[in-house]
Amino acid sequence: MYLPAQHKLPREFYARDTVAVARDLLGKYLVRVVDGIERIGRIVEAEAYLGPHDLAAHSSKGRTRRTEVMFGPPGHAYVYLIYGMHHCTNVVTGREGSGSAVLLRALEPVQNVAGRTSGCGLLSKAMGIDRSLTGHDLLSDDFFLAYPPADEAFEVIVSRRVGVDYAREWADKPLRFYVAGSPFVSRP
DNA sequence: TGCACGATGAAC
DNA sequence: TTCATCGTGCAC
Repeated sequence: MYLPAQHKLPREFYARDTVAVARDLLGKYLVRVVDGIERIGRIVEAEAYLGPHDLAAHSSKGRTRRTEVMFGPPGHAYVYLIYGMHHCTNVVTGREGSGSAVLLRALEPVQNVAGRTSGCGLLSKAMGIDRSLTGHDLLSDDFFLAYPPADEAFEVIVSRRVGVDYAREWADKPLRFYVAGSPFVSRP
């Protein structure tokens, strides 16, 4: 029997090159326990945000109260409020101090997930994730990522990131990854 | 202390 | 294409 808590992604998974982590997060499970119910979604879309030099990354503003967690140890959550109403979920990556993270943009519902999960705001809402979870350890028991029961093969599409036109040349970098053909990708 | 602006989603 | 809605970062 498959229990996601017995297959958590280890700290070392996050403490790697951010682009590799973003790519490798596809197909992995995002698990969130709310009121004792384990909600599970399969990651089908993610974007890499490389650090202070990446003009699209929040860490490009430097260390501030909001971005401090991005500069912290890998394997923790960075959750922020966007447009005053939606929450977006990231996982901190790379070496501590690198200011890098991966934004989760879409999930395929697997278990106990109600509502749509295509888009970072929607998936955060469906999984019960908000700003109070920023800084949360992703090796905890109520909010973590895990290897799926079986590693199925899928094709990965790479593209520019969504909604970062303000980031000049960084807007065109191939830092968005998604599962080819998945109907749950936010913007095919 | 004030203000412009989002790593969005929904309505029109 | 327009708008809701508020925390954040930076100008004054």
